[in-house]
Amino acid sequence: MLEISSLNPSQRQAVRTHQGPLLVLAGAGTGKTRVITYRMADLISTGVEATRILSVTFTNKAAREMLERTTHLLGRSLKKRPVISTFHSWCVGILRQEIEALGYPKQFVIYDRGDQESAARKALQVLKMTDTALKPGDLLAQISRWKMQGLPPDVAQEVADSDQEQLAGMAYRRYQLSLKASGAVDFDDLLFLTWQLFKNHPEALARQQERFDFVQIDEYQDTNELQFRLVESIVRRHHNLCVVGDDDQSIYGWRGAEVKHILGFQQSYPAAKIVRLEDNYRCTAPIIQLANQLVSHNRGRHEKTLIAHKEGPGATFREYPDEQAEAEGVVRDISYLIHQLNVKPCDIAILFRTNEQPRIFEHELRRKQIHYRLVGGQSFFDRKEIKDLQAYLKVLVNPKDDLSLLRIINVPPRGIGDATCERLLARAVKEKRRFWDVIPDAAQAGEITTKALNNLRQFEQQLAGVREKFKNPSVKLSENFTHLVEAIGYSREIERTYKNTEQQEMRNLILGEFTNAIAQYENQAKSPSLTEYLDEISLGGSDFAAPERPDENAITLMTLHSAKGLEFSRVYLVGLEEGILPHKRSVDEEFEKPSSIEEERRLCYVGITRAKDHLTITRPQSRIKWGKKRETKPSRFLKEMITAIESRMVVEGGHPTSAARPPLRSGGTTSQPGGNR
DNA sequence: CTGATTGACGTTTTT
DNA sequence: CGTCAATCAG
Repeated sequence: MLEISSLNPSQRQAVRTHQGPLLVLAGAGTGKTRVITYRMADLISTGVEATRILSVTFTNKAAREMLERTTHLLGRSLKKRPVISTFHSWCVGILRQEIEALGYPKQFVIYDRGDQESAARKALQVLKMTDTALKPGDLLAQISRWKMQGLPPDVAQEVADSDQEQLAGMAYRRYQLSLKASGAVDFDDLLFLTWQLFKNHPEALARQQERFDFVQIDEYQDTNELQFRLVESIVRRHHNLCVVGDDDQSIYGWRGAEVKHILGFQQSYPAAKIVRLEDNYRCTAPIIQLANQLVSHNRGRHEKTLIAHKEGPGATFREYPDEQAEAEGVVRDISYLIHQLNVKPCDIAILFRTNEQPRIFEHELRRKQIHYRLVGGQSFFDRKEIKDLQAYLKVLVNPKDDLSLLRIINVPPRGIGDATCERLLARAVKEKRRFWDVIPDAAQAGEITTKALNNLRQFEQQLAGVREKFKNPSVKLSENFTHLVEAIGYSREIERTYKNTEQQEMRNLILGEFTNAIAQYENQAKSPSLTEYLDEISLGGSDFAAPERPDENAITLMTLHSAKGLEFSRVYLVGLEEGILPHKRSVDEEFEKPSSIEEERRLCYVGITRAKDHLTITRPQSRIKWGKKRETKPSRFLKEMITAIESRMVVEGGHPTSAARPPLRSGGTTSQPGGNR
């Protein structure tokens, strides 16, 4: 018998034994994920075969943790494992089996954001639309929106109403064709193509329907249209679907997530049973009060009020003259906690809205020699070296991937210049053929020099040789990778390019880290393959990507979005000002789309409810932007919480380094009086 | 083909 | 104030 302390007996009964659709509507810190984990363990211990259960989590990290906890609950005797993955990983698994039915090559690669952007740019170029108002970024956003609605290019073109959308429709068509020809799928395609597969190939859908008797979904409030349909398809047979979520924590509306799926669960599944969890075991009472008060300003939500079960200190609010002082103040505070109060650094987090905010905090932390880890910031994969070698790997796996090929065809320089590439590319586009295939014709037509031709041939052979090596299953991936790096002379290139030894060492270090990452993946994976490794890193995350050393001595810096589902003893929520939180973009569209402010409010709510014991909210009174200093307005969310803050104001005074400021009074200490809008 | 210089420009979040 | 792309001189 597994106990879940946060459930009363009838709730526990429902969660454990209910068959058919079940909605667990649970506030922050009420043990949502635990419900799913326990239910899964319960199902298995009552005789359901583990492999018949599919659990969908929001991140790969969450999936791994859930698997660990499940096996732990069951006493590690699991021979067969349940399937626990994100929507995207689950779809990759299906597509790796079935994608040929859609006319894609089996060895497809997944394009990351950078690749997508190049592909979008190329599509616009080919259509000679580079001078139109449609920029690659906008195009990608539009394509994404269409895909999330399940619309293929031809249908999208039909429904496009504005001129802008007409153009985007044409570019979408082009973009999709070129990806397909390259044997590449973008991120949205993972869901989109799986949906297409289910729709057009009933036998493939049937195979997936047969696989699972129970389906569970965590963070259901962030489900988008396509995910909703995929789920609906897969459980059609039995409706054994358990979803868990909190409409107040829906923060991915911009990515197509629709709260209506969780709000309307009962309409979709009339037999649904609903369990409500409102007992919060994470945060102290004052923090809960703050959260409740804030989120009560939102309309269109399931009415619920979190009940706190823990007394303790509460929220602190601090204002600083500018963002520099804010960073100094927060870091000084943290330093005091760590060095004087022996607080474990890993219990501390700084949360912020945008990715440019942490810079200044990082600087201060380094100055004070406090270890930190910055979550999210794609830094590792943005390194040129990583991108280059990743492109090599992609080309090795999928020879059709011209985009990646073009990235590395002359890296390191091997005498295949821009001119040669451009001519070949022009011909390839014109004749709708692959880059490699047009070489003989181009040579014959005298479009490329004999020297370039020789270099191309040589490179082709080199690639073929390396590809052959990678096919040998008895040789380790990491060894082959080292081989590749040597074969192309990448280290020599680093030495040549960077004169100073410091730079050289750093770049080589990155290279080494990449090798380590591959080795680490190899050790963990059941049947390691280059394809799977590339999938893993494209799907963002997993530890194989950037070997993240778990560091007890590091505090955490991350965006509010990345913080979802996590908790920390002490949280610093910084930059509470109009334009940041709520973000300017949402403020601007407030008029025509009030829901955008509500999402910002939920974001703030998520931030607050990450704090278990201490919450510190801060705001700079001014901020330097584009060279000039500007006064900031306190966030409207502060005013909405103000009575709660005032009654619980705690200034952590006493320590000599504290730069505590007087509490915020109505109207604040800035000269901005209330009536702003 | 590299490395330095200039100019434009910037408005969010990520599986 | 930074970043990044385009541009140019060597």
